[in-house]
Amino acid sequence: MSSTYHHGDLRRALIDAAVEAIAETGPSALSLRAAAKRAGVSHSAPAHHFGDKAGLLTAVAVQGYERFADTLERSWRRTGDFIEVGAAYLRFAIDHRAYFETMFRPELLHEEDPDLVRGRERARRILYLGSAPAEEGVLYDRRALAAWSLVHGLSSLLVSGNFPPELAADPEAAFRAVAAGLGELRG
Amino acid sequence: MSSTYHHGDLRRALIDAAVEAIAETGPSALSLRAAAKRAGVSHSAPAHHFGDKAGLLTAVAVQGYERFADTLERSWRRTGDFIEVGAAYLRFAIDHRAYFETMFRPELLHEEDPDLVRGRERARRILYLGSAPAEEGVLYDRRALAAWSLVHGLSSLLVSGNFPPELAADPEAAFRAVAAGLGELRG
DNA sequence: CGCGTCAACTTGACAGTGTCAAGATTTGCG
DNA sequence: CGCAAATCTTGACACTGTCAAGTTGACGCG
Repeated sequence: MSSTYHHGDLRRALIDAAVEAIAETGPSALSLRAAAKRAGVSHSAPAHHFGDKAGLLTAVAVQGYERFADTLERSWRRTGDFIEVGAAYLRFAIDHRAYFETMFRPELLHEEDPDLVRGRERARRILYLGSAPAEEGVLYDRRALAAWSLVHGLSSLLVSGNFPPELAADPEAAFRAVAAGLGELRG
Repeated sequence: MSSTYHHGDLRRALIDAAVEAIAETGPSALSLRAAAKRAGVSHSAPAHHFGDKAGLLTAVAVQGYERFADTLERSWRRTGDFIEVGAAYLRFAIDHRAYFETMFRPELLHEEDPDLVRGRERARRILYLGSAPAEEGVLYDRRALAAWSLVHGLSSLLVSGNFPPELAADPEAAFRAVAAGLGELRG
Protein backbone atom coordinates (compact mmCIF):
# COMPACT_ATOMS: atom_id res chain seq x y z
CA MET A 1 0.00 0.00 0.00
CA SER A 2 1.41 3.29 -1.08
CA SER A 3 -0.06 5.26 1.78
CA THR A 4 2.30 4.01 4.46
CA TYR A 5 5.49 3.63 2.51
CA HIS A 6 7.17 6.88 1.55
CA HIS A 7 5.14 9.06 3.76
CA GLY A 8 6.81 12.02 2.11
CA ASP A 9 7.04 14.30 5.07
CA LEU A 10 7.58 11.86 7.86
CA ARG A 11 10.38 13.85 9.38
CA ARG A 12 8.16 16.83 9.96
CA ALA A 13 5.26 14.63 11.03
CA LEU A 14 7.41 12.91 13.63
CA ILE A 15 8.63 16.20 15.03
CA ASP A 16 5.05 17.43 15.29
CA ALA A 17 4.01 14.22 16.99
CA ALA A 18 6.93 14.53 19.39
CA VAL A 19 6.00 18.11 20.24
CA GLU A 20 2.44 17.05 20.99
CA ALA A 21 3.61 14.20 23.18
CA ILE A 22 6.10 16.42 25.00
CA ALA A 23 3.39 18.96 25.68
CA GLU A 24 1.44 16.25 27.46
CA THR A 25 4.13 14.40 29.37
CA GLY A 26 7.32 16.43 29.31
CA PRO A 27 10.42 15.75 27.26
CA SER A 28 11.98 13.12 29.48
CA ALA A 29 8.94 10.88 29.17
CA LEU A 30 8.86 11.01 25.39
CA SER A 31 8.61 7.58 23.83
CA LEU A 32 9.86 7.01 20.30
CA ARG A 33 7.36 4.25 19.83
CA ALA A 34 4.49 6.40 20.99
CA ALA A 35 5.54 9.19 18.64
CA ALA A 36 5.75 6.68 15.80
CA LYS A 37 2.29 5.37 16.58
CA ARG A 38 0.96 8.91 16.70
CA ALA A 39 2.37 9.51 13.24
CA GLY A 40 1.00 6.19 12.01
CA VAL A 41 4.30 4.52 11.18
CA SER A 42 6.25 1.57 12.46
CA HIS A 43 8.01 1.63 15.79
CA SER A 44 11.47 2.10 14.42
CA ALA A 45 10.79 4.63 11.69
CA PRO A 46 12.03 7.48 13.92
CA ALA A 47 15.45 5.87 14.21
CA HIS A 48 15.85 6.04 10.46
CA HIS A 49 15.37 9.80 10.37
CA PHE A 50 16.91 10.84 13.68
CA GLY A 51 19.17 7.95 14.56
CA ASP A 52 18.41 8.25 18.18
CA LYS A 53 15.89 9.31 20.74
CA ALA A 54 18.24 12.18 21.51
CA GLY A 55 18.25 12.86 17.79
CA LEU A 56 14.51 13.41 17.69
CA LEU A 57 14.62 15.62 20.76
CA THR A 58 17.49 17.54 19.22
CA ALA A 59 15.40 18.16 16.10
CA VAL A 60 12.60 19.45 18.33
CA ALA A 61 15.03 21.72 20.14
CA VAL A 62 16.46 23.05 16.88
CA GLN A 63 13.00 23.96 15.64
CA GLY A 64 12.31 25.49 19.03
CA TYR A 65 15.40 27.67 18.89
CA GLU A 66 14.48 28.88 15.43
CA ARG A 67 11.01 29.99 16.47
CA PHE A 68 12.42 31.35 19.70
CA ALA A 69 15.03 33.47 17.96
CA ASP A 70 12.47 34.67 15.43
CA THR A 71 10.17 35.74 18.22
CA LEU A 72 12.86 37.61 20.11
CA GLU A 73 14.23 39.27 17.03
CA ARG A 74 10.81 40.45 15.97
CA SER A 75 10.19 41.85 19.43
CA TRP A 76 13.52 43.69 19.37
CA ARG A 77 12.81 45.23 16.02
CA ARG A 78 9.34 46.38 17.00
CA THR A 79 10.05 47.75 20.43
CA GLY A 80 13.79 47.99 21.08
CA ASP A 81 12.95 47.54 24.75
CA PHE A 82 14.42 45.09 27.23
CA ILE A 83 11.16 44.69 29.06
CA GLU A 84 9.21 43.93 25.92
CA VAL A 85 11.70 41.32 24.77
CA GLY A 86 11.52 39.82 28.24
CA ALA A 87 7.75 39.65 27.99
CA ALA A 88 8.06 37.95 24.61
CA TYR A 89 10.47 35.47 26.17
CA LEU A 90 8.02 34.69 28.92
CA ARG A 91 5.13 34.32 26.50
CA PHE A 92 7.18 31.90 24.41
CA ALA A 93 7.90 29.76 27.47
CA ILE A 94 4.19 29.61 28.24
CA ASP A 95 2.77 29.23 24.74
CA HIS A 96 5.47 26.84 23.50
CA ARG A 97 6.21 25.06 26.69
CA ALA A 98 7.14 21.82 24.93
CA TYR A 99 9.83 23.57 22.91
CA PHE A 100 11.05 25.59 25.85
CA GLU A 101 11.45 22.62 28.14
CA THR A 102 13.23 20.58 25.50
CA MET A 103 15.63 23.39 24.57
CA PHE A 104 17.02 23.71 28.07
CA ARG A 105 17.54 20.03 28.84
CA PRO A 106 21.00 19.30 27.45
CA GLU A 107 21.31 15.82 28.91
CA LEU A 108 18.57 14.70 26.52
CA LEU A 109 20.11 16.23 23.40
CA HIS A 110 23.04 15.82 21.06
CA GLU A 111 24.87 18.88 22.25
CA GLU A 112 27.40 18.86 19.44
CA ASP A 113 24.78 18.79 16.69
CA PRO A 114 25.67 21.58 14.24
CA ASP A 115 22.11 22.78 13.75
CA LEU A 116 21.56 22.90 17.49
CA VAL A 117 24.80 24.79 18.05
CA ARG A 118 23.85 27.24 15.36
CA GLY A 119 20.34 27.79 16.71
CA ARG A 120 21.56 28.23 20.24
CA GLU A 121 24.24 30.63 19.15
CA ARG A 122 21.74 32.74 17.30
CA ALA A 123 19.46 32.98 20.31
CA ARG A 124 22.39 33.71 22.57
CA ARG A 125 23.63 36.49 20.38
CA ILE A 126 20.29 38.23 20.64
CA LEU A 127 20.11 37.71 24.37
CA TYR A 128 23.69 38.45 25.34
CA LEU A 129 24.31 41.45 23.24
CA GLY A 130 20.92 43.02 23.52
CA SER A 131 20.61 46.02 21.32
CA ALA A 132 24.34 46.65 21.16
CA PRO A 133 25.77 46.13 17.70
CA ALA A 134 28.20 43.22 17.73
CA GLU A 135 31.35 45.02 18.81
CA GLU A 136 34.50 42.99 18.61
CA GLY A 137 35.68 41.77 21.99
CA VAL A 138 32.43 42.47 23.75
CA LEU A 139 31.06 39.03 24.48
CA TYR A 140 28.06 39.99 26.52
CA ASP A 141 26.15 42.96 27.77
CA ARG A 142 25.76 42.95 31.53
CA ARG A 143 22.29 44.40 31.37
CA ALA A 144 21.27 41.77 28.83
CA LEU A 145 22.63 38.98 30.98
CA ALA A 146 20.71 40.32 33.96
CA ALA A 147 17.53 40.63 31.93
CA TRP A 148 17.98 37.17 30.47
CA SER A 149 18.62 35.59 33.84
CA LEU A 150 15.62 37.34 35.35
CA VAL A 151 13.19 36.36 32.67
CA HIS A 152 14.59 32.87 32.31
CA GLY A 153 14.26 32.39 36.04
CA LEU A 154 10.69 33.62 35.97
CA SER A 155 9.89 31.36 33.03
CA SER A 156 11.51 28.32 34.60
CA LEU A 157 9.83 28.85 37.94
CA LEU A 158 6.50 29.32 36.25
CA VAL A 159 6.83 26.29 34.00
CA SER A 160 8.01 24.14 36.89
CA GLY A 161 5.13 25.22 39.09
CA ASN A 162 7.24 27.15 41.60
CA PHE A 163 5.41 30.40 41.29
CA PRO A 164 3.20 32.19 43.79
CA PRO A 165 -0.25 30.97 42.83
CA GLU A 166 -1.80 34.42 42.88
CA LEU A 167 0.83 35.61 40.41
CA ALA A 168 0.72 32.58 38.14
CA ALA A 169 -2.65 33.70 36.82
CA ASP A 170 -1.07 36.64 35.01
CA PRO A 171 2.67 36.00 34.80
CA GLU A 172 3.31 38.78 32.33
CA ALA A 173 1.90 41.35 34.71
CA ALA A 174 4.03 39.89 37.47
CA PHE A 175 7.09 40.14 35.28
CA ARG A 176 6.40 43.77 34.42
CA ALA A 177 5.84 44.62 38.06
CA VAL A 178 9.05 42.94 39.12
CA ALA A 179 11.08 44.41 36.29
CA ALA A 180 9.77 47.90 36.94
CA GLY A 181 10.91 47.73 40.54
CA LEU A 182 14.31 46.24 39.90
CA GLY A 183 16.22 49.25 41.11
CA GLU A 184 15.00 48.66 44.65
CA LEU A 185 17.15 45.57 44.83
CA ARG A 186 20.33 47.51 45.16
CA GLY A 187 19.46 49.24 48.33
CA MET B 1 22.66 -14.62 55.39
CA SER B 2 22.07 -11.80 57.79
CA SER B 3 24.16 -9.27 55.89
CA THR B 4 21.76 -8.76 53.00
CA TYR B 5 18.42 -9.08 54.69
CA HIS B 6 17.49 -6.19 56.90
CA HIS B 7 20.03 -3.78 55.73
CA GLY B 8 19.02 -1.49 58.54
CA ASP B 9 19.39 1.80 56.75
CA LEU B 10 18.44 0.89 53.25
CA ARG B 11 16.21 3.88 52.79
CA ARG B 12 19.05 6.28 53.37
CA ALA B 13 21.46 4.13 51.38
CA LEU B 14 19.13 4.13 48.40
CA ILE B 15 18.71 7.87 48.52
CA ASP B 16 22.47 8.31 48.63
CA ALA B 17 22.88 5.91 45.72
CA ALA B 18 20.23 7.81 43.79
CA VAL B 19 21.95 11.12 44.42
CA GLU B 20 25.22 9.71 43.15
CA ALA B 21 23.57 8.32 40.05
CA ILE B 22 21.71 11.57 39.40
CA ALA B 23 24.94 13.52 39.70
CA GLU B 24 26.35 11.40 36.89
CA THR B 25 23.44 11.12 34.50
CA GLY B 26 20.75 13.60 35.52
CA PRO B 27 17.46 12.83 37.26
CA SER B 28 15.50 11.72 34.20
CA ALA B 29 17.98 8.93 33.45
CA LEU B 30 17.90 7.52 36.97
CA SER B 31 17.33 3.77 36.99
CA LEU B 32 15.80 2.12 40.02
CA ARG B 33 17.62 -1.08 39.23
CA ALA B 34 20.94 0.69 38.91
CA ALA B 35 20.39 2.45 42.24
CA ALA B 36 19.51 -0.88 43.83
CA LYS B 37 22.64 -2.49 42.42
CA ARG B 38 24.71 0.43 43.69
CA ALA B 39 23.30 -0.13 47.17
CA GLY B 40 23.86 -3.88 46.87
CA VAL B 41 20.24 -4.99 47.10
CA SER B 42 17.77 -6.68 44.81
CA HIS B 43 16.23 -4.91 41.86
CA SER B 44 12.87 -4.29 43.47
CA ALA B 45 13.94 -3.29 46.94
CA PRO B 46 13.47 0.41 46.14
CA ALA B 47 9.80 -0.13 45.36
CA HIS B 48 9.22 -1.40 48.86
CA HIS B 49 10.54 1.78 50.46
CA PHE B 50 9.44 4.37 47.94
CA GLY B 51 6.64 2.65 46.06
CA ASP B 52 7.62 4.20 42.83
CA LYS B 53 10.44 5.65 40.80
CA ALA B 54 8.80 9.01 41.37
CA GLY B 55 8.75 8.11 45.06
CA LEU B 56 12.50 7.75 45.20
CA LEU B 57 13.02 10.98 43.30
CA THR B 58 10.57 12.68 45.62
CA ALA B 59 12.58 11.51 48.62
CA VAL B 60 15.69 12.96 47.00
CA ALA B 61 13.88 16.23 46.36
CA VAL B 62 12.64 16.39 49.95
CA GLN B 63 16.14 15.96 51.30
CA GLY B 64 17.31 18.54 48.79
CA TYR B 65 14.72 21.08 49.94
CA GLU B 66 15.73 20.56 53.56
CA ARG B 67 19.39 21.22 52.90
CA PHE B 68 18.47 24.04 50.58
CA ALA B 69 16.29 25.78 53.14
CA ASP B 70 18.95 25.26 55.82
CA THR B 71 21.55 26.86 53.60
CA LEU B 72 19.40 29.86 52.74
CA GLU B 73 18.27 30.38 56.31
CA ARG B 74 21.82 30.27 57.57
CA SER B 75 22.89 32.79 54.98
CA TRP B 76 20.02 35.10 55.93
CA ARG B 77 20.91 34.98 59.59
CA ARG B 78 24.57 35.65 59.00
CA THR B 79 24.32 38.41 56.43
CA GLY B 80 20.76 39.68 56.11
CA ASP B 81 21.65 40.60 52.54
CA PHE B 82 19.79 39.73 49.34
CA ILE B 83 22.98 39.43 47.38
CA GLU B 84 24.57 37.06 49.85
CA VAL B 85 21.53 34.81 49.94
CA GLY B 86 21.57 34.83 46.16
CA ALA B 87 25.20 33.78 46.17
CA ALA B 88 24.38 30.96 48.56
CA TYR B 89 21.55 29.91 46.24
CA LEU B 90 23.93 29.82 43.31
CA ARG B 91 26.55 27.87 45.24
CA PHE B 92 23.94 25.31 46.26
CA ALA B 93 22.92 24.80 42.64
CA ILE B 94 26.55 24.19 41.70
CA ASP B 95 27.69 22.14 44.69
CA HIS B 96 24.49 20.08 44.96
CA ARG B 97 23.55 19.95 41.37
CA ALA B 98 21.85 16.56 41.70
CA TYR B 99 19.49 17.87 44.37
CA PHE B 100 18.89 21.12 42.55
CA GLU B 101 17.98 19.49 39.26
CA THR B 102 15.67 17.00 40.94
CA MET B 103 13.89 19.63 43.03
CA PHE B 104 12.78 21.65 40.03
CA ARG B 105 11.51 18.80 37.86
CA PRO B 106 7.91 18.34 38.96
CA GLU B 107 6.93 15.90 36.22
CA LEU B 108 9.27 13.35 37.84
CA LEU B 109 7.94 13.77 41.37
CA HIS B 110 4.87 13.10 43.46
CA GLU B 111 3.80 16.68 43.69
CA GLU B 112 1.19 16.06 46.36
CA ASP B 113 3.59 14.31 48.73
CA PRO B 114 3.18 15.99 52.13
CA ASP B 115 6.90 16.09 52.91
CA LEU B 116 7.64 17.60 49.55
CA VAL B 117 4.91 20.20 49.94
CA ARG B 118 6.24 21.08 53.35
CA GLY B 119 9.85 21.36 52.18
CA ARG B 120 8.92 23.45 49.20
CA GLU B 121 6.76 25.71 51.29
CA ARG B 122 9.55 26.29 53.74
CA ALA B 123 11.98 27.23 50.98
CA ARG B 124 9.38 29.44 49.34
CA ARG B 125 8.67 31.29 52.53
CA ILE B 126 12.31 32.21 52.85
CA LEU B 127 12.55 33.23 49.23
CA TYR B 128 9.26 35.06 48.81
CA LEU B 129 9.21 37.00 51.97
CA GLY B 130 12.85 37.80 52.20
CA SER B 131 13.72 39.41 55.45
CA ALA B 132 10.20 40.66 56.06
CA PRO B 133 8.55 39.02 59.04
CA ALA B 134 5.54 37.01 57.90
CA GLU B 135 2.93 39.74 57.81
CA GLU B 136 -0.59 38.55 57.32
CA GLY B 137 -1.87 39.14 53.80
CA VAL B 138 1.53 39.82 52.33
CA LEU B 139 2.16 36.78 50.17
CA TYR B 140 5.37 37.81 48.57
CA ASP B 141 7.93 40.56 48.52
CA ARG B 142 8.48 41.99 45.07
CA ARG B 143 12.16 42.48 45.65
CA ALA B 144 12.49 38.91 46.85
CA LEU B 145 10.67 37.58 43.82
CA ALA B 146 12.97 39.55 41.56
CA ALA B 147 16.04 38.33 43.40
CA TRP B 148 14.79 34.78 43.36
CA SER B 149 14.01 34.87 39.65
CA LEU B 150 17.36 36.40 38.86
CA VAL B 151 19.42 33.91 40.78
CA HIS B 152 17.27 30.97 39.76
CA GLY B 153 17.67 31.98 36.14
CA LEU B 154 21.42 32.28 36.55
CA SER B 155 21.57 28.91 38.28
CA SER B 156 19.42 27.19 35.68
CA LEU B 157 21.32 28.65 32.78
CA LEU B 158 24.59 27.67 34.37
CA VAL B 159 23.52 24.14 35.22
CA SER B 160 22.06 23.64 31.75
CA GLY B 161 25.20 24.88 30.04
CA ASN B 162 23.65 28.05 28.62
CA PHE B 163 26.11 30.43 30.15
CA PRO B 164 28.77 32.56 28.47
CA PRO B 165 31.85 30.36 28.70
CA GLU B 166 34.09 33.11 29.99
CA LEU B 167 31.66 33.74 32.85
CA ALA B 168 31.01 30.11 33.69
CA ALA B 169 34.48 29.85 35.20
CA ASP B 170 33.50 32.08 38.11
CA PRO B 171 29.70 32.21 38.22
CA GLU B 172 29.55 33.82 41.63
CA ALA B 173 31.59 36.77 40.44
CA ALA B 174 29.33 37.04 37.42
CA PHE B 175 26.28 37.03 39.67
CA ARG B 176 27.69 39.76 41.88
CA ALA B 177 28.59 41.88 38.88
CA VAL B 178 25.14 41.48 37.38
CA ALA B 179 23.35 42.08 40.65
CA ALA B 180 25.39 45.17 41.40
CA GLY B 181 24.41 46.70 38.08
CA LEU B 182 20.75 45.84 38.21
CA GLY B 183 19.60 49.41 38.45
CA GLU B 184 20.80 50.08 34.93
CA LEU B 185 18.04 47.89 33.61
CA ARG B 186 15.38 50.42 34.30
CA GLY B 187 16.71 53.11 32.08
C1' DC C 1 9.86 0.80 -21.58
C1' DG C 2 12.59 -2.05 -18.33
C1' DC C 3 15.84 -2.44 -14.90
C1' DG C 4 18.79 -1.70 -11.16
C1' DT C 5 20.09 1.16 -7.39
C1' DC C 6 19.07 3.52 -3.45
C1' DA C 7 16.36 5.76 0.03
C1' DA C 8 12.36 5.01 2.93
C1' DC C 9 10.17 2.24 5.86
C1' DT C 10 8.95 -2.43 8.24
C1' DT C 11 9.74 -6.63 10.78
C1' DG C 12 11.80 -9.17 14.27
C1' DA C 13 14.84 -9.65 17.91
C1' DC C 14 17.55 -8.32 22.15
C1' DA C 15 18.80 -6.39 26.55
C1' DG C 16 17.20 -3.28 29.83
C1' DT C 17 13.44 -0.80 32.36
C1' DG C 18 9.39 -0.07 36.02
C1' DT C 19 5.95 -2.51 38.34
C1' DC C 20 3.47 -6.11 40.54
C1' DA C 21 2.43 -10.63 42.93
C1' DA C 22 4.24 -14.17 45.56
C1' DG C 23 7.63 -16.07 48.43
C1' DA C 24 11.63 -16.09 51.75
C1' DT C 25 13.95 -14.20 55.85
C1' DT C 26 14.49 -11.66 59.96
C1' DT C 27 12.93 -8.80 63.82
C1' DG C 28 10.21 -7.75 67.68
C1' DC C 29 6.42 -8.30 70.71
C1' DG C 30 3.16 -11.11 73.41
C1' DC D 1 8.91 -19.69 72.65
C1' DG D 2 5.93 -18.48 68.76
C1' DC D 3 3.54 -15.67 65.77
C1' DA D 4 2.69 -11.47 63.21
C1' DA D 5 4.63 -7.83 60.81
C1' DA D 6 8.27 -5.62 58.46
C1' DT D 7 11.96 -6.22 55.24
C1' DC D 8 13.86 -7.90 51.31
C1' DT D 9 14.09 -11.39 47.13
C1' DT D 10 12.49 -13.92 43.12
C1' DG D 11 10.07 -14.29 39.03
C1' DA D 12 7.17 -12.55 35.66
C1' DC D 13 4.98 -9.05 32.50
C1' DA D 14 4.54 -5.30 29.30
C1' DC D 15 7.06 -1.70 27.64
C1' DT D 16 11.21 0.82 26.04
C1' DG D 17 15.45 2.07 22.75
C1' DT D 18 18.41 0.08 19.50
C1' DC D 19 20.13 -2.78 15.90
C1' DA D 20 20.25 -6.11 11.85
C1' DA D 21 17.84 -7.78 8.10
C1' DG D 22 14.21 -7.65 4.95
C1' DT D 23 10.47 -5.23 2.03
C1' DT D 24 8.57 -1.63 -0.71
C1' DG D 25 8.57 2.20 -3.64
C1' DA D 26 10.74 6.08 -6.45
C1' DC D 27 13.95 7.63 -9.80
C1' DG D 28 17.40 7.88 -13.30
C1' DC D 29 19.80 5.50 -17.00
C1' DG D 30 20.13 2.14 -20.80
